[in-house]
Amino acid sequence: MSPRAEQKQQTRQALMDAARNLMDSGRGFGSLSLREVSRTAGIVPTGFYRHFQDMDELGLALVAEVDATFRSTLREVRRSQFEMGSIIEASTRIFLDAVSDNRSQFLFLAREQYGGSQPVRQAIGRLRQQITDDLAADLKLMNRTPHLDDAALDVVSDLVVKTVFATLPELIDPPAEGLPVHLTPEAKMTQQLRFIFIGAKHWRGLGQGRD
Amino acid sequence: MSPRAEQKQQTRQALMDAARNLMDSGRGFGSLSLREVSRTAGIVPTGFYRHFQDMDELGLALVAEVDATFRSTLREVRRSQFEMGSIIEASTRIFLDAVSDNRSQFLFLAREQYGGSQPVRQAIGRLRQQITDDLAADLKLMNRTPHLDDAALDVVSDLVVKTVFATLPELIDPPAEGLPVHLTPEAKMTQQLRFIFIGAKHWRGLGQGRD
DNA sequence: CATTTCAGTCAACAAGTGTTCACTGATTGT
DNA sequence: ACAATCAGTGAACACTTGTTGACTGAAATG
Repeated sequence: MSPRAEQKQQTRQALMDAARNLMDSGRGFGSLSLREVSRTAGIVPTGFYRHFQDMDELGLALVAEVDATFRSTLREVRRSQFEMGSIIEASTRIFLDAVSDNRSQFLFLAREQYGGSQPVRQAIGRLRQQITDDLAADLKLMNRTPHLDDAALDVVSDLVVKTVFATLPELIDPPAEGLPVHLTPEAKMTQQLRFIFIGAKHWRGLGQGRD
Repeated sequence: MSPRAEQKQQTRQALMDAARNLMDSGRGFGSLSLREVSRTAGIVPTGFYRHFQDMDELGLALVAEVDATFRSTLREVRRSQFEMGSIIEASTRIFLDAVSDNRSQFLFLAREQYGGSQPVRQAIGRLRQQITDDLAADLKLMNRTPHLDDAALDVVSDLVVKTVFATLPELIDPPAEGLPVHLTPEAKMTQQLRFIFIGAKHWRGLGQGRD
């Protein structure tokens, strides 16, 4: 790539980093100002327009960014399934490592999944739906719960993805060291996913008894 | 109550309504301005200070408000458990009705649970923790899963509350009528909670087989 | 080498922001 | 009846905001 274009992408990345970092202190993306982000990135406000038309477009770029790292992580998770041991435990550890390694990206995802502007929220919604569909396809292929029809597997996948997304904030905020081992984020998330999959395995259709 | 104090509370309520209504178009609470909220409530900016010291204090009042309606709903849910039929299904219907009847309150809760300012987020965190603890206490009393120790029940409760909170956005956004019955928010949420409780019922401790 | 391209700068604007202070006037308690 | 309280007003402040247009100067192109 030409030195010019390289420098430009570097500044673009600085803008994205600036926005994510400004959210570290609890602010929502929607409350960041264009000038503030530009200032933090080290350029003048007008320079912002060389990269994004407005803040919404920056937001969409941030969604695309976390989308890429998320999918890359899921590929790694899928690769690990051919090895031995507990699939859930291994998947959880890989995922948690990815969250630690890209903290601010997942912080943006967690914060804006229901709080962001309409375009951002819709983009995150699509990202989440694709992940859900992928998981459902995987579950159908694995065929470990043959008594569940496709519709039921869709609902299970939705629940799993919902759980993972809703757990993100706990994984990102200061881990609060020194609490009982059985409440480590990793252990808790693993056990919760187990509850779901055990429930799927033992599901026998409606009317299998009282709740 | 004296007519004066009554009028004051009416204005205070107008401010809270204004803030919630302004969030209807997708905005986060943190992006609302004091002047904007006052204008929508029909008073002059300086009048705001007669009710709240700043926007954060308004946010905390909104948390307290939704806290009250949430708890009132849970009392109704708990009352319904002594009747016949599926507990989960009945509870879900009561909860969904409460969400419809107080749409903007739960919209605030859903949006700000991870997006709000630090004081607001912490207040919502406490609200959620209390609900989780109450549920755990109920589960221990019911004693329907005697093979689960207290710690495990805490984890189940956390998962249930996490699922309910994470489902809120789907319940609030336009229900998108005319989609297959098995994907109605009520049916989906009911089935997902069932998966969790079936998982809890069949949990036999670690090492009960592959995931 | 001459010319074009374009990432980033600088100055200026109209508009909106939070907060201050002194005020008004109906509702209060005496 | 009188004085005090206090919810809401109005003007003014210093400041930040998004967006404009004309600019500079190094890199890219020919």
